[in-house]
Amino acid sequence: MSETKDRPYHHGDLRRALIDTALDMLATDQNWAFTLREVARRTGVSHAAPYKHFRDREMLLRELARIGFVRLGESMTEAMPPDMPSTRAQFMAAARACIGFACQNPGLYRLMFSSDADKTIDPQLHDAAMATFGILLGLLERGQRDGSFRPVAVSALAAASWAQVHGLAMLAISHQLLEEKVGPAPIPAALDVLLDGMCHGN
Amino acid sequence: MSETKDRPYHHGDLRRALIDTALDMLATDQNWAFTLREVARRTGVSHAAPYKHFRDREMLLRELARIGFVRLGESMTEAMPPDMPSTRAQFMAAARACIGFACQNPGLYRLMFSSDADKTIDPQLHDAAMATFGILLGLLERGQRDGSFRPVAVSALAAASWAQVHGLAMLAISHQLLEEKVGPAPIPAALDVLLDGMCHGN
DNA sequence: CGCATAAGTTTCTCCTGTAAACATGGAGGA
DNA sequence: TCCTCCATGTTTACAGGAGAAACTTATGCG
Repeated sequence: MSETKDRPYHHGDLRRALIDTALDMLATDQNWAFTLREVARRTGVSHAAPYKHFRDREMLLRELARIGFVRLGESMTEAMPPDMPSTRAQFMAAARACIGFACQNPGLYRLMFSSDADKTIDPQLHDAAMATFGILLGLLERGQRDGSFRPVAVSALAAASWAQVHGLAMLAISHQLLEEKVGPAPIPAALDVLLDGMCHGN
Repeated sequence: MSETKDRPYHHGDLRRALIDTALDMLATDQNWAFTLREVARRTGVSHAAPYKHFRDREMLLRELARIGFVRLGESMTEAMPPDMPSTRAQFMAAARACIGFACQNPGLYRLMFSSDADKTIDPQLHDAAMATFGILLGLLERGQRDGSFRPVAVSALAAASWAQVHGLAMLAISHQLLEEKVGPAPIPAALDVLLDGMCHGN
């Protein structure tokens, strides 16, 4: 009972600890210098320990991306409670949530859409990405049913809004939305333009 | 006069050769395993030679990104000759050119918008990016003058269309525009939705 | 108990970026 | 013409990362 929590040799749940450390790094480090050894170091284990839980670096990255999609989905769902005034308002809230998520986790967001995390290989990652995308699809379908959105193919609306939100997020975390280019409040401005194309009349 | 062209020791224009090799690699390699030593190897020089022309890896990357912006601008300009039927058609052509450029140079396009190529540090890179962005701005302003686009703040149109095109390009090169998600022809579909928001009436 | 095994550690090889020291050959002045 | 300087190469060296292999520990199960 000497050092109950210092170093029990067997960490208990190293896998989780490594993931947490890595997520911290991805939220903090803008510079994408993601090193497996650095993760191990910050977690307080030897540099080979992670290999007992992840076949290689890529596998850890994919798991991180998967968690990223899950969390992004949670953020978006939380941001648009069903009692909101309009579907359009829900859309705006979800879009802002997505972009906010990207800005608060730039490294993670980049990872989620990088080729490092190849979704064609990992079915779990693919499913997570699809589930998050499904939130958007559901919102659009609801909006079409209640007449908020134009009755064009829902896949067209999905492609447009997904690209718009993703594009804004990527540009934002790359610090490319400079005022000299796109004015002082580019995100709501851009979303408004898009919504004008998606909504009826007005 | 033994080996006139094999190895003149002094390469002549190694800087250019390195850049060309690197551009090839960025067009070919999807996997973003961009190694300075590999560039040197493929160019046929020692791994330290590049350091005579670029202070470090980042400096080469920034130069590549700069060239990328120049070429992207050229592609877009070529794609929209001034005698096109409508400004809307010009916009579509420029957008397709941008996305096509990304698909043909995925590594380069990623690099251009990665944090590795920090535009806040390199004024030349910043200028090149601004110039390319200026093509879009010019098109939008022309479209507003001739009544094709709504007379809202041009920065709003710029933010929306830039985000849309960039988003589509990023999703395309990440192989995320799967038919199960966004239908068979997501790019024109998405651009149409956006244009409906940017154009008058109809 | 005693041992099989999961979970850590050390050690090793190969690769990368980068610095320093050395080599070469072409251009400009004596 | 020749010598010397210097830009542009090469070799060598070192630190740090990915990952494999061999070794160690402690833990759960008979």
